Amino acid sequence: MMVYRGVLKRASHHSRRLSGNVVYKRSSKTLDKFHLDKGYDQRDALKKQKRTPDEPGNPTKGFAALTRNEVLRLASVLKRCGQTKALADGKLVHAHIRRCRYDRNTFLGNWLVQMYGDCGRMADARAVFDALPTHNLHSWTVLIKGYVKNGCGREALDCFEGMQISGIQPDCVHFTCALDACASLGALDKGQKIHAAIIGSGYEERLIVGTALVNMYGKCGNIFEARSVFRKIPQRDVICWNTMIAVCAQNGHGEEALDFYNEMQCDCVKPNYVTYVSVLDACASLRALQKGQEIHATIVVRSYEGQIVIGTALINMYGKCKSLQDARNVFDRMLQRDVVAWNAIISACAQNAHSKEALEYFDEMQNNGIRPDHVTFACALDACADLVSLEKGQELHAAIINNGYEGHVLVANALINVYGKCGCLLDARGVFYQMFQRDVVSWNAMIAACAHNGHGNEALYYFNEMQNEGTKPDQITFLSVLNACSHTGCIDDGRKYFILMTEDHGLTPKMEHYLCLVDILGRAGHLDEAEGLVNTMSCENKVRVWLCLLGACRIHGDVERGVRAANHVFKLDPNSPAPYVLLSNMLVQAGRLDDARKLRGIEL
DNA sequence: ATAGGGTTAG
Repeated sequence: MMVYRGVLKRASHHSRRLSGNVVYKRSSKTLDKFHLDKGYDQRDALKKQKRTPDEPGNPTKGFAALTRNEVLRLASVLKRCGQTKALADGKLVHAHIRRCRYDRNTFLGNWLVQMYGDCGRMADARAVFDALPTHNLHSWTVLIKGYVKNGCGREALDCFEGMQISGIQPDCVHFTCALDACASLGALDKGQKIHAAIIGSGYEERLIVGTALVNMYGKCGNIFEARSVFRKIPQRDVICWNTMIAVCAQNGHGEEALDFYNEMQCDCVKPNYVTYVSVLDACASLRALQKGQEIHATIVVRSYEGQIVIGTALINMYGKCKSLQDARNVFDRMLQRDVVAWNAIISACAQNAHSKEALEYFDEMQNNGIRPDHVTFACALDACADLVSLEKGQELHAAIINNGYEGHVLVANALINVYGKCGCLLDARGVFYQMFQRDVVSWNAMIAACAHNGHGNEALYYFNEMQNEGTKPDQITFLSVLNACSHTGCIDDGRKYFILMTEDHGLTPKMEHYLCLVDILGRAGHLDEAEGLVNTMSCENKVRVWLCLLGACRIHGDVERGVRAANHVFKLDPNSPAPYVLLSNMLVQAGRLDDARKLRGIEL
């Protein structure tokens, strides 16, 4: 702060001397005052003074050119403003440049664009860029970089194209920025086109370009290409390895992520704490508690445990691996906790049926002066849904609106879920229809809300709508759809959607899908078909499915089949009392009291 | 004349 303030003063002083304009002296003073107490009145005072310069007349008269050193000094001040995110100071420098009539200067304009971009003000950056009469290579670089840094991938790619249209060849910085934009947008085809342009540009050998490619392919879900690019990179550093590991972990290839982690060490590349964040992510996705604990030990040995990101990743891993106590221990040991760390513990509790505790953490974080963000609200809402607590859910909904988070997809999805679970289909619909953007989770939540409240046909309506809008259903969608079918009791629909899922969408049904279909078929009395279906299931855990069939057999009095189903459960889960209860009820109903008594004998 | 690009937690 002190450094560039001094520089700015000096720059102002020089200008005053050169231009003979008294205003600069005053504005310089005001600038100092402004720094002392940041008051808005001072800024207003400054604005008033800004209008005083002798605007009419020849700009060159009374506005002598800045010396090269003065320009460089202003540039360095702008750089510092950007680095320290000192937007207010940057604006003052901008005003100063404008008064010097240097705002059409490409060199300073580029620096202004960079400053505004660093401060997160892309609209201002763009305005400066557009006002420049001439753009050079660097003008495009700072603009594109600003867009990428601020998460505006769409605009970044537009500029990348605009630059080429205006006849400028992109260099490797532009390529990496553009790949970043594709990664954030999940724009695989654009990314592939850029890849093609990179091959033949001579930049494909560069480590950073290669890393950006691995990242782009990974973020777009094309792990095959990511791996193939990675393997072609001759000299890989730790960031490159980290990227590959992260990409595997994020795409559910946990085993492969751990393989890469081992391989990098064989390659004598020393993992850093970022590596461990992704390795923990891999353990979390694999639900590999033991491996996770092992990695935790390594983290402690290498003194990375104090990193807030590592602590958060550990909480997440333990939460996913169903070891809430380990998660709590990590959380308690953390010296510093930010909102993400609190979110992690809230989420860990909510995922492990400790929803009350999750809401306690939610209150506690606010007592600790940490403001909840959109993820916090989504996690807290998950806890409400689990508790079926409409009251708390409504309270959170009000807080969400107060904090302006109702527009977040994550939050809206969680709200639909809460209202659905609490039987408020009307409120669920209200949230759903107010959304600007919907993802597959939004549709799933809405379909589940309908199914849960017995509106099977409405659920199927949303299922059709989502496809009309171009959203691809996933396994969870089909689970809710099958649930809806079990509400309508339409076995044809049940069969139809099961086949649609497996054959048209190529999704592998999970135990829960079979469970649903067996339930639909069983309750309708299609016991033979249901049993056949269970027999086609691969090695998954079939206990619940056999139990479901057993229940159906009891309803329809099919004792022989019921005994078969019960025997499967006995074998798979010898300690479960459920099959005994169901089977003995069924035997009693069938009048086979002796058999029922015998069965009770076994049970005792 | 500028400066610099790739990885990471909920």
